[in-house]
Order: sequence, then C-alpha cells, then structure tokens
Amino acid sequence: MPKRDYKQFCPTARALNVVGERWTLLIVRDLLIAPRRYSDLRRSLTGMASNLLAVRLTEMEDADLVVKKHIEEPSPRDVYALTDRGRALEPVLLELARFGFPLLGMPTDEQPMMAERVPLGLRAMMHEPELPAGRLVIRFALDEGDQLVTIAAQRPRGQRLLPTERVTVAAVEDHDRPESDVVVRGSMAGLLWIREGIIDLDAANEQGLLSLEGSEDALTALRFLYRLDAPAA
Amino acid sequence: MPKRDYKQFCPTARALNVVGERWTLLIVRDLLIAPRRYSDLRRSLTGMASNLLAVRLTEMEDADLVVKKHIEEPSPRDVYALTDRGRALEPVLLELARFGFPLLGMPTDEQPMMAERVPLGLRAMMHEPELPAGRLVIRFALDEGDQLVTIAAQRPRGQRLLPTERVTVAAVEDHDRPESDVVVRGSMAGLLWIREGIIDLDAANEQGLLSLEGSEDALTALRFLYRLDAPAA
DNA sequence: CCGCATCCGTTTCGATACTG
DNA sequence: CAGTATCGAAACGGATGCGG
Repeated sequence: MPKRDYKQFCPTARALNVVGERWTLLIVRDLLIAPRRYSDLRRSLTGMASNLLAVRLTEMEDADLVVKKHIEEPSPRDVYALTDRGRALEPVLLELARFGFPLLGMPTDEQPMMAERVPLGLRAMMHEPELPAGRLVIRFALDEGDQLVTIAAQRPRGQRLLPTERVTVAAVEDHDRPESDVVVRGSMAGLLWIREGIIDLDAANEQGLLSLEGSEDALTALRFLYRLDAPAA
Repeated sequence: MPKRDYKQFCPTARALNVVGERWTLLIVRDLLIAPRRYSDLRRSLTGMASNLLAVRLTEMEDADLVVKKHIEEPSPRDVYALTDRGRALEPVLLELARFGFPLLGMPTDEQPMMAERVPLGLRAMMHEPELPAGRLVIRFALDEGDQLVTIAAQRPRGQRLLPTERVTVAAVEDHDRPESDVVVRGSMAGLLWIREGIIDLDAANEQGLLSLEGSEDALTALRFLYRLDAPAA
C-alpha cells in the first residue's frame, strides 16, 4: 500500500502526512463536537463517497486520531470518537476556521447553515487573546432553520488567563444550564452579517435578526469578544 | 476546469478549498521565511513534480495567497511572495507544526534537518501563552550541517502581552544583531533530543550538543519557553 | 435502516523528458 | 533558470449492491 508521504524532516510535513488528505480534517471537525456514527458522518460530509469515508476512518484509527467504540446510551450502537491525539487538532481547526471566515460569504439554498457547525464557528469567531478580566457566561440560543442550538460560552473565574482556563463553548442541556450574564438570540447568519459590516447591531435588533440581553458590562464584553461593533470606516 | 470543492457553508471547509490540496501549505511554510524563486522552492519541496509546482503557484496567485514580483536587489529576478492573506496562514502553520512535533522523530540521511526549517520550528516549539513578563532576547546560533543559522527570538518590552507584541523569530544579520540575554549554541537536533527526553540539558551540554550562555534569570525563562527541563517522570 | 464493499469513469499526482 | 509536455499510477466521486 503505497501511501503518499511528504519525505521531509519537518513537523508541518509530518502533520500533513497524517491530516493532509482530503476530508480528514473535516471528519475531525465533526468529531470535535461529539462522537458520531458512520451514518451521521455521511450525512454531514455531503459529497464524500461512502467507501472513502470508511477508508479514512480506518486510516485515522491507524494514525491514532480516532477510536471506534460501542456505546449503550442513549441507544446501543458504534460511534467514532477522537483520541487525545485527535483532540490535539482543535487549535489547527480553529485557526483554519479563522482563516476561512473572510471566504465564507452567506448561506444559500445549496449550502445552508447547519446547526452542527455552530459551536466550532462560535469558538473561532471569538477573539480569545483579548479576553476581558472576570467571569462571563454567554448563552447563545440560535435558531438554525429547524433546530434551536443552545450553547454556553463561559470564561471561568480567575485573575490570570491560564492556558487551561481558556474559554470553552459547549452545548447546554436544559437541566444544567448555567446562569448567564448575556443571552444572545437570533441566528448565526445574523452574527455573520454584523461581522461582515452588512448591518450593524442596532439594525439587526430592529429587524429581529439578533437580540442581546444582559447587563451593560456583560454586553460590552460580548460586543468586544465577537467584534459586533461597527468597524471604523 | 472542474476544481474539487467542499460544498459546505463552513469556514473550515472554505479554508480547505483554498489550502487543502497537496503541497499548498508547504509552499506557504517556505514563503513565510522569505520570498523565494521558483528554483528555490523546487529545491525545498523534494518529491514535488515541477509542473505541479507551477500549477500550484498560479492557483495560489488566483486565490490571492501569493504574488509573483520582480526584484532588483540583491540581484534581478522574479520571486514569489506571500500576500496579506497568505501571511494570515501563519497561525495555521504554527498549530500544524505543534501537532506534528510528536510525530517528528530524529533526522536521518534521507530526511536531514534543513536550515530553512529552523525559524518556523523554533517559533512552533516556543510556548507563547505562558511567556514570562519582561523583555527577553534569545539568539540561536545553530549549526545545521553546512549552514550556521543565526536567529533572534525577541519578546518586546511591555507589561501586558498584547496580541501585536507576540514573540517573533527572525533571521539576524551580523550588522544589526541585537544585544542578547541568552545565546543558544548547538543544533536543532540537540533541542529536539532534549524535548523528547532522550537526554537532559546537562548531558547535552557535556556532549557538546547544546550550550546556553546568559544570566540566571534569562536561562530560566529560556528553559521554560522551550521546555528544556527534564519532564517529571 | 446501518455499515460498509465493489465497480468504474474522472481528476489529480509523480516522474521524467523537454524547451525558450 | 523557469517553467511545459507527456504519460502511467494513484486517488477521488458517484452509483449500486449486500449482509446483518
């Protein structure tokens, strides 16, 4: 089996030997949200040949990016989950997403916004290095077509920004929903329109595209984190 | 011309539409160090077909990652240089390199350490988020086979770590070499051996693989930034 | 249905040879 | 030096089949 390989002594080349093939990083992207089964991945990876998904998954198992495991809850089935090494690709995916935002444009009928892509998109849109001090819990209730995505972005309490207390974005179940300093209602597209400068926050609010609720301080922090203020013309 | 394209409304997928093909990110890696001409790239990208390099470069020009320009200094020739959008890939390359380090192993005869890869490698090896306070100028004088690579890693003076004052690693010309707090002599392989835990800093020093010179504080900071202390067993 | 495997036409890649 | 041209090999995309 002659697998293609960059024959260079270089960490980037070594990384691309493992994740450089077509679809591999998009599989990681999906598994970063949650473990998924084969057919979930198939649905998400439109345009990928079914056999190719099977090939990639075994390659990724060989490269120790992914494990296939059997779970009983909520119903018995096999799922693919990231290993520690696979999760180590999260920073790569976030930086790729940041690079890709200016190329994104707006959703269309053929390429609609999908609810599964909201969590990673929110993380990538947030500008972590310039976090304001203090604790901030944001709750996003975004209506994506048929699905309501509820997510909490939380910066843990703490004086200094340690690497382990990075902001996290996670789905929130109803029963353990944290107290929120800000609630964002609307849609991902609304956030994108504002970021692109197509409309500003007030206009979006008036048109019902995006509404923010919370204390003045928390709203300021949110606008800062997500760049929701009108860019200087 | 049916170009392959992930048909998804997703910033990561959009990014991979532009940089996901084979060799593209390795070209960016090389151009991040300095503009290069066609034949420089050919030498660096061993194993790449020459026609494919030409194809990639025009694709990358179309995608506004690269521009071809004519320069007169030091001698008249055409070079390829990154655009702003191309340089925006630097964080992606750094994260990929960080992911790839554990897969790197040690240089061999077929895959030797190349001097051109030292600067990006040093940046990726450095652990930026945990920078100690204060100013620190490190000078690396690394002997890679036939070439002596001299580089300065400098953290600008300043109280807080602002995103614009990230640590930079740049080649240092003799005439504008800054004062250094630490001088590291040896080779990249020496650094890697220490990081892999194969030998410790003292042993490397005794065997002439790596030597550090500088004040006690600066040495402590350096060992911290580059993880040169023996990992807890 | 779910989780693949097989087949086949098309696209991309790698190696080498060749040109202005 | 800076690319083109050519061609066989590998990878990909799409459809279809098939056992559990």
